[in-house]
Amino acid sequence: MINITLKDGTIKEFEKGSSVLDIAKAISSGLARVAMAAEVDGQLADLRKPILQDSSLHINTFDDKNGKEAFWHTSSHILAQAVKRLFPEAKLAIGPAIDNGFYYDFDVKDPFTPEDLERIEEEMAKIVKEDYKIERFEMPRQEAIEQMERAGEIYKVELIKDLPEDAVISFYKQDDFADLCAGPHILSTGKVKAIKLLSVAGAYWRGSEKNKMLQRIYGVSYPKKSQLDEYLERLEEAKKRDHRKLGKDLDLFSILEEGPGFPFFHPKGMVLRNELENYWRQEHVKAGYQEIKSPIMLNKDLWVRSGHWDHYKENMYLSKIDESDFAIKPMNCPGSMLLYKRRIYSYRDLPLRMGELGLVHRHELSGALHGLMRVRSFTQDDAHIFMLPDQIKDEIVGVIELVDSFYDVFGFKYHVELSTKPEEAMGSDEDWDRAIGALKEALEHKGIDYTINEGDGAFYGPKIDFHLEDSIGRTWQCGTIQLDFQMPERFDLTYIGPDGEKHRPVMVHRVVFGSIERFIAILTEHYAGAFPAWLAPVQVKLLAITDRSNDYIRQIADLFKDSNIRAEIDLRNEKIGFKIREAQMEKVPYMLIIGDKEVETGTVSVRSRSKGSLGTMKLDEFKELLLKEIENKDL
RNA sequence: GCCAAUAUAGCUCAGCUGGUAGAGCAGCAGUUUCGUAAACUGCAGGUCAGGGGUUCGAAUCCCCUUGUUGGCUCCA
Repeated sequence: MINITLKDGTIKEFEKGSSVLDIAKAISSGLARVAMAAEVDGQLADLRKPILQDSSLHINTFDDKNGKEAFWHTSSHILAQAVKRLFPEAKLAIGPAIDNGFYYDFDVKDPFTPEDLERIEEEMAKIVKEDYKIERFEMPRQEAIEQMERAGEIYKVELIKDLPEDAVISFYKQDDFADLCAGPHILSTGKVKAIKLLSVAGAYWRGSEKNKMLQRIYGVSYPKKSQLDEYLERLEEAKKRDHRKLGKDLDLFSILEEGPGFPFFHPKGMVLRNELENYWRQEHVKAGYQEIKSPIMLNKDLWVRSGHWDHYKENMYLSKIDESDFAIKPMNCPGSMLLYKRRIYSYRDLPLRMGELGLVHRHELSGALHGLMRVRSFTQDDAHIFMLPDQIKDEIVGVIELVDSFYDVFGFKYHVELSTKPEEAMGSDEDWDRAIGALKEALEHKGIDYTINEGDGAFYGPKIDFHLEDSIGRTWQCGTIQLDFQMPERFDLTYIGPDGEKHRPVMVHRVVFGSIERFIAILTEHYAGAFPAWLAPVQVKLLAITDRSNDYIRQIADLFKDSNIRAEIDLRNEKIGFKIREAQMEKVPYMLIIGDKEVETGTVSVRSRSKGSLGTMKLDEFKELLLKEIENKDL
């Protein structure tokens, strides 16, 4: 007998060799029904796994990450089986679970059409209905290779050959379909009640553009139809919030054929932008930053010196002036370096914080462009901090606090990642270790949880990334802090220490918004276009009931203008319901409805975009209320 | 850049298997002066992304280019 410690801490005795499923059944048949995967002593395990010794056991359902993965992984096998039934010549590549569903890559002669997708979905429904039991079996390496070769599954052969010599080669089989797979899988195909195939796309084998492009089918599935419907509704909601749609509807920005990836900002989009930049400047002055502006175009020598010519040339726009090569800046740092070098600094001058709202241009692949999220020219709210080595921790802590205060204002939650040395990097391992150590120290000092992203750092140093979470749970990378021991070296930056000698300062690059353009896109989707009053392009709309109130309305508009309130007036010959509807669709925070009553009593009838009618107020009373809301940046 | 889909009026979209474009909203003109999410009537608006081809005839079929969308890759 063996002792099994369950999630709630109870210990139960089971026969040695009992499977996870046996144990689940013994606990309750309900649990066994919803069990999808398990963790045995913290290790992911299949329900079929026999347990041979005392262990701790967590049974995972669809509500757990592991359970979802097993469920979606099984769904991808159902997809593969369906494709094999309909397209026997299709070769199978890989088919994992992903964050929101699953995919499977196939090598087929002709790409799948939307009609094919429908047929495949129908075939999958059949496989579900037929409710095949899913069985696991193992095969010796050589035998597995031979069998896959016979079947013409060249990708599977490659996968097996890449597994370590001593790896257990397992397969999962349902009906006559077996697929190489480490598992875990759920018990039968019948549990996958609701399936939706979402899209087909080309995807390179093993993610490398040197390899053949395969056809990838994406899908989602749920144990219940209602859950699938809910998910599809969420997709619809995300679509409604899409900043590209709202940007058009709210007249914020556009991207024209004449400038792919180069956005135009409309007057209303500029209000948003300017508010963000004003706030940024205000907070950065408070935090002890100076502001600079470096040129957009600088000569080749500079980019060679900074290392960009070697490491970033593919992404740079190049040009010539007279006979010399120039480049449009893809980053602001080299310009900052030059400004640091304009004079000699004492150790007493450090840390020196130089901020720059810098417009950078980067050549992005045409297929990568996406609204304001992925563009070819954008403004980074950049800053470079030059400091003494023993100031690193305090400065990084300072930036972390600044970033935190910004995200709080917008109501974002966030998580933090630490990225380490990439393959193509400048500098020694020792420098990198030192830099990574400093970043870790700062994070730990602030008690911030973080995950490590191996090999994802910039070519000049490791970085801390801030991934913020929007109101519908998606995450976006915005702020980043990058430590850089390289640039000061390359530009021979120095300061004079207490000993009268020259020393090398340390530098960080950091952004809070990341890119103003991207941040505006994220804000638009986060607020679904209903910006808080301080950001709203129009803060209040004055709606006339009849033209007898026009003069009074114009007076109010002037008064608001003097108080820096962004007001619009609507004196058109339309019914009040019509004007309200329009203002509501423009997502203006406040509407003032003004007719004879208001004119007589010097009041306004206030309607809030979110709360509806707020009743009648004295004009000054409303003005104070709005000004306070703007001042406080209320959400 | 690669794979696929796609491009019709300012916006959202019709236009079946080829027979030289249509709606709603927005715009403009007039009527209506009206109290919390759409008043009424009329008018105007498009070289059907651009170029080439097939055809008696192309928005519709084919090819190329460009943009966009979903992915891959890359990234703020």
